[in-house]
Amino acid sequence: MMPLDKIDFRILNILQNNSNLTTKELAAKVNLSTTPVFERVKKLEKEGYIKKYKAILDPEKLDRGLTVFCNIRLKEHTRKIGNQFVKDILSLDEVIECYNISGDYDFLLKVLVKDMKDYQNFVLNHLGELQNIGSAHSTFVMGEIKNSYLVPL
Amino acid sequence: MMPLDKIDFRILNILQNNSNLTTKELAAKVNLSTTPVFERVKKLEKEGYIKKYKAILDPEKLDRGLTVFCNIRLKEHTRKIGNQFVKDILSLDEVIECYNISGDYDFLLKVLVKDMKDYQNFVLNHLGELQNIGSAHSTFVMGEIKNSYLVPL
DNA sequence: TCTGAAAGCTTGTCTCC
DNA sequence: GGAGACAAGCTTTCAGA
Repeated sequence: MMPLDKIDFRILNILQNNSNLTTKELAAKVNLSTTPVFERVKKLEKEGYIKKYKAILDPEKLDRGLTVFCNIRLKEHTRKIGNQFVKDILSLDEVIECYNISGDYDFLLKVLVKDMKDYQNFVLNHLGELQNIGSAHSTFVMGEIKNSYLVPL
Repeated sequence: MMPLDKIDFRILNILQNNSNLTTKELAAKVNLSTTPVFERVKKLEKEGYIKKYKAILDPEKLDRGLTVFCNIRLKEHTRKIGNQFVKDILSLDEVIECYNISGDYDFLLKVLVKDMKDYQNFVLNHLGELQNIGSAHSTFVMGEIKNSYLVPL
């Protein structure tokens, strides 16, 4: 696996901003012909630098206007209980991100819901149903300043 | 702007998982021919349900193995100071997300760096340079459980 | 590794259902 | 609304340098 060169980084940066370019357009941007660009992109996909191509949707238009960060502390820290929690979280679609974190809490969840009422329902009926949750602390997003999804290159 | 039907939602859900399907493949998945699918996708783009198409990169492979959530409290809450902070944050590439939040802090940043040393550098030389930061509290991500980027539909 | 050409698909449009 | 057919243009491969 060869290290990436400058052109590979430029390609990655262009594609993480807009993956809907044709190979031809991409080639024009990096001043090469289509063949090498096509092959570089395939290489970047194959070697795992590019994981996926996705459409980015607008949550507000799709009735998911409220984002909440929810800190969770488990009652106990056995492997079994941790694994069960992870499994439960993976099945909750409202939880779009989940991290195991340092500090006072064990997990940080990013939750996408319609509104406060929907969040209350999520906490009572979904999160509340999970075993071994010691405590939870919610932080509400009032405004999104930036959400680039861009890996700095 | 007509409300979306079941097929529109299915298309959105397929595309937010994988946007690299051809219209033909997408059409097969929703049991229609290419024409209506092509037109539905164009409509979803035009009306803003689909904001962008992106390549999702692997941060670990690109020397951004450490994710940190950084809570920031400003010294003062005037509009001028808030606007300046927002402007500063937008120019920092390491900050891939930034939210205005409820609670003890004013902003929550998601920061992508190489390692602890790199984060120290970020805090001292980038964040530390900004005016009017009252206090900051960092939470380190030890493990990523889930990062779906999927709007629940 | 690159350029350029060529086959086979796909996109995007048009007409009919 | 949706199906099928078509031209233009794109993807992908393969010589050649």
